[in-house]
Amino acid sequence: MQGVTFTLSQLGFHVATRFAEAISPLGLVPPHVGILQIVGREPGQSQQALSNKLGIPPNRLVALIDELEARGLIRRERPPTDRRVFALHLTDDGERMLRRVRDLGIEHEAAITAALSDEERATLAEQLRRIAAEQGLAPGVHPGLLKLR
Amino acid sequence: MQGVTFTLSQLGFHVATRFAEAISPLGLVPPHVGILQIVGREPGQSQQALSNKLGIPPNRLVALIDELEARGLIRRERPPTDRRVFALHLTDDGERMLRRVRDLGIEHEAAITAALSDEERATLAEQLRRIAAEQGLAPGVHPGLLKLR
DNA sequence: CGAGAATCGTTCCAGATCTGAATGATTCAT
DNA sequence: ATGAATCATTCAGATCTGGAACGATTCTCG
Repeated sequence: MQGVTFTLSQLGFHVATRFAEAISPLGLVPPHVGILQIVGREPGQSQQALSNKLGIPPNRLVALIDELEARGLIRRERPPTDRRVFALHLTDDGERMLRRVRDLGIEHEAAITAALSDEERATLAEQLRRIAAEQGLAPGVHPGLLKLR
Repeated sequence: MQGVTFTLSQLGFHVATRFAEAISPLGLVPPHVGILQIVGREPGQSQQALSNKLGIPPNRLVALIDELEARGLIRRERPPTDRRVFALHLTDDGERMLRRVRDLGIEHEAAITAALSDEERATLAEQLRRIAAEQGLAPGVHPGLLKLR
């Protein structure tokens, strides 16, 4: 009756919603996680750089980073070389939080794909990645991050 | 690097966005399409029934149906048996519009799954449907319909 | 038959959210 | 050295959202 696309979009939303629920007890929303991930992978970035990579407008990043900073998960640092920007770093608490989030992600992954065998899971992952690549989606960038809460 | 879930959510959003773009020249947004589909499949439904099936709150349906009615695609009819409700029907223009939307959907489907062979497409569809069923998602109901514009 | 509860579509309003332009501090170009 | 550009931030207008409330109608059940 209906093809791949509808189910894809339906499942995508479901998955994102469930993940948002999973991290909610940590007091985080999906954009927070995106920030933690990217800063964790590549510390010292400016908010501008984050804005590009996450597709979140700079003025919204301000509030999100304010929150993470207030909770002691992230640190703003003025580099002496360019005092306009903030270099962002994870605090030790931030690193710990990122690990917890990743663990949740692994559980989440298992819960979502519970209906599949290991083999199926692998081919599914491969096919989805192939589609994503062909559609010009960069890995790690989630354009819809903002719409989820 | 990252598993199924992230790509799933990323692709789901992408697919939904592209579809929204595809129907935009028709002057429709995704919730409009949901309404046309359901009324087309089962005419005479009340707005309340639609609300349940689409997960759109009744007060928002009002505006959406107003728009479709103003464009002559849908018709509100007071059944003599219960004059509280509106029975919804597609007009002839509405039927035509629904056909156009379905054609667009087929094109869209092909564009999204261009990276896959016919076989792959079939197994992908089957696996996604299996996951959706296991996750308790009803076919044809898109809970995130509202977040897209 | 009749009074109160329930249903349906609709309106209204307060709060959240988004967008785009503007600001102040700093750095770059030339 | 002056004007343009960059970065983080703020601000204000517009939009969106969700919940409560409303009027009309129908149902329940004594």
